[in-house]
Amino acid sequence: MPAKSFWLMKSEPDECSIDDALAMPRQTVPWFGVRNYQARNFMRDAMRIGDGVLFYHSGCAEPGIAGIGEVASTPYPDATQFDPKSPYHDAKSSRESPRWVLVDVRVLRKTRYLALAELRRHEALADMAVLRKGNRLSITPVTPAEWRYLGTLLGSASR
DNA sequence: GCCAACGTTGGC
DNA sequence: GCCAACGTTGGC
Repeated sequence: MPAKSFWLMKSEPDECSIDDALAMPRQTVPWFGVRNYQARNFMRDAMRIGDGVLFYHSGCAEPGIAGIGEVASTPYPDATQFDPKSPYHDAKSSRESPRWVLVDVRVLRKTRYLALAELRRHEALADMAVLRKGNRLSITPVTPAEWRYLGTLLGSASR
């Protein structure tokens, strides 16, 4: 069995907050709406069930890490791409050959809110992909060292 | 609302 | 294959 990987996944709380995710059956949400190939490829090619996930709130007054979860499914097509009424509709995609896939993410627990501004103050996290200038990727890899360090910051086991 | 960063599109 | 124009992301 390959080693577990770790990911930071951005969600706009207006669309799906950590509380919204916790309110879902089995605290699990399909990570719909990703329309960037690099982020899609992480879900399609690199993620494995059980990988660690930092649930991150973006596009809001105070962005930051809101909880910890895990990858809970293998990749499958994002249904919103086929829905003409969805903002994520993609007319160039087809059911025969879907362009966009997603994974399910299961929230394990809400953490204390670790704001982006605080993340930036930790030297140990200086190389985190999400902190890089101009970063726009909605899914970024987290190194095991960063994951462990964040585990101590968030006051929990960092399994 | 501003704007830097950067991905995508399409003409050539 | 290049690259300018354009659109989007997302922090501030």
